[in-house]
Amino acid sequence: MSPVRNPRPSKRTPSPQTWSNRTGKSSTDPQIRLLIADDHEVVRQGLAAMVTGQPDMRVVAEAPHGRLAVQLWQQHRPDVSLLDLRMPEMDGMGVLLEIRRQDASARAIMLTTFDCDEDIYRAVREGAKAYLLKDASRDELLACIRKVAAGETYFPPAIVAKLATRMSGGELTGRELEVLTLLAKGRSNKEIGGSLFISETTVKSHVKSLFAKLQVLSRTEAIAVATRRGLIRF
Amino acid sequence: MSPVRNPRPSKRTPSPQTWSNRTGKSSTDPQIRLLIADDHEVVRQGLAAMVTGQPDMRVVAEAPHGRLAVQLWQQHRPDVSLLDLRMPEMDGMGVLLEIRRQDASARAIMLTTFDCDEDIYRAVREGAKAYLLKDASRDELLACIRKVAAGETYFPPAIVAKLATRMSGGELTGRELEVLTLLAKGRSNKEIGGSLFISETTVKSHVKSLFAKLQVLSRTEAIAVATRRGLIRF
DNA sequence: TGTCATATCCTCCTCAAGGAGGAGTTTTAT
DNA sequence: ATAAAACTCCTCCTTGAGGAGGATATGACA
Repeated sequence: MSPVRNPRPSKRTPSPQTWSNRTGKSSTDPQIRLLIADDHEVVRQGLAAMVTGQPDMRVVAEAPHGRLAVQLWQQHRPDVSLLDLRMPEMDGMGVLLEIRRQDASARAIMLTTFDCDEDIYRAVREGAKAYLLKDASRDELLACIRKVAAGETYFPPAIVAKLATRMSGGELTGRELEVLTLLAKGRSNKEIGGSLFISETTVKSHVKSLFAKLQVLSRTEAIAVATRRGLIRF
Repeated sequence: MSPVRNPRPSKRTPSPQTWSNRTGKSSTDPQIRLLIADDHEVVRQGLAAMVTGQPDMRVVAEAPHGRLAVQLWQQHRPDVSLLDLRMPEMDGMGVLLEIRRQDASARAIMLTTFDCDEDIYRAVREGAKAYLLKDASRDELLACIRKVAAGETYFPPAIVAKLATRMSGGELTGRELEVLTLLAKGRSNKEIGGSLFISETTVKSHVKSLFAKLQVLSRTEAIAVATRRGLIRF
C-alpha cells in the first residue's frame, strides 16, 4: 500500500559491492521479503514455517492462486517470489511471465512436485532464477532463497541433468503437440483427423515426426516418454 | 512406552456431549496426539503448523519415511496418524497395514496429492479412517483429525465418488496388472511375452480381458484409463 | 464333486498403425 | 526476396494389434 516501493529501479543487477549493501542492508528493508504462491494451504504453511525464525527473511504475502499472486506482487514487490508451478487461475509460469514483464529483474523460484523436463526448460527460458522440487529440505530451501536474493541462480544437479535431456530431440510444434494430446487420450489417427479437421494422412505424418523427435517407435512408447517429459498430463 | 495407552476402548463414537468433555479432557491425555509421516519436509512443517495453536491437539512425532513412521508409532502410540501415501522405504499403505496389524483400532488419515481410484480403494479396504487430498484447507484438516480421533470416518464427497467409479469394471488379476505395466511402457505383445516368459498369444488374451475390465478398445486408451485410476504410474 | 476363476496356448481374420518416399502450400524469420 | 519451418496431403507396403472363438491345466471353494 505505501508508495515507498521497490528500491531497485528496474535497472540491471548492480555491482557485487552494491550487493553486499543489500545483504547487510539499509535500515528500511533489512530482510529478504518473500511472496509465497501455492494453491495448497499445507505447502504455504510449510514454506512459511520454514522461513520463520530466519532473521534475514520474512514472508510479506501469500497467494492461493496465480492471479492473486500477480496482484500481491504488484502491491508488495517482494525480493523473491516462491511460485508453485501448478496453480488454478494462472499457473506459476504465467505468474513468472507477468511479473517479469513488469520488472525484468524480478526474482522467482519455481516450485514443483515433479521434475518434468518440459516444465524445467520453460521455467529456465522464462527467466526463473531457481527451480526447486517440493521434496527439498529446509536447508536447501533457505540456501536457495538466499542465493536468489543475492542475484545468483540455483538449480539442483538432478534438475540440470533433466535440462540436458530435454535439449535432445528438439521441440515439438504446436500441431504435433495437439496430435500428441489426442493420441494420449487413446484416439485413433482417423479420430484425431476428425477432431483437428485434417486428413488421416496428415495425422500420420505428424505422428511420424512426433515419433522421430521423441525418439520412439510406437504410440504407447510416445505416451510413456511424453508423460515423463511433462509434455502431456493425465 | 508407558503402558497407559489409548483411553478410548475402541468403542463407537460417543455422544456430542462427550465431545465437550474430550476437548476440556481428563488430565492424563487432554490432547489428540498426532504422528506425521511424509517425506516432504515442507508438508511436515505445513501440517505441524496447521495444528499448532489448536488447544486440543499436539504433534508427538514426525517421520520422513514409512519405516521410521512405524517405529515412532510403536514408541508413541499416537491417537491419530497422518500418513502420506507416497513415501520412501515404506509407503503409507504399508505403514497403515503394519500399525493396524499391531493394533486393529489404530486410527489413520491417508494423505495424498492425487485422487487415484485405486489408492483410495486400497486405503479404505485396509482400514484407513479418512482420506484427504493435500489441497485440503486447514479447517478441513482439523475437522478431519477431530472426527477420526472421535472414532468417526471422514471422506470428502469427491473421494466417495471416485470410490464408486472404481467399483465398476472389476478387479485386475496379478498377471493382467503385470501385462498392463509393460504395455504402458510401450512394449509390444511379443516383447511382453518375452519378459514374462509366456507366448504372445497368452499376452493377447490377457490384454483382451484387460480391455474388457477397463472398458477400453485400444492400448493407448487402456493407458489413459489405467493412469487416471492409479493402476500404473509414470 | 462340480464349478468358477486364473493362466496358459491355439487359429483365422481384419484393419489400423507405421515406415518409405514423395509433393504442394503457407507462415515466419532473415 | 529468399530460405527455412510448419502444415497439409498422397501412394505403396508390411506388420502388429485386436476381435472371434476356441482348448487345456490348475487350484480354490462350496
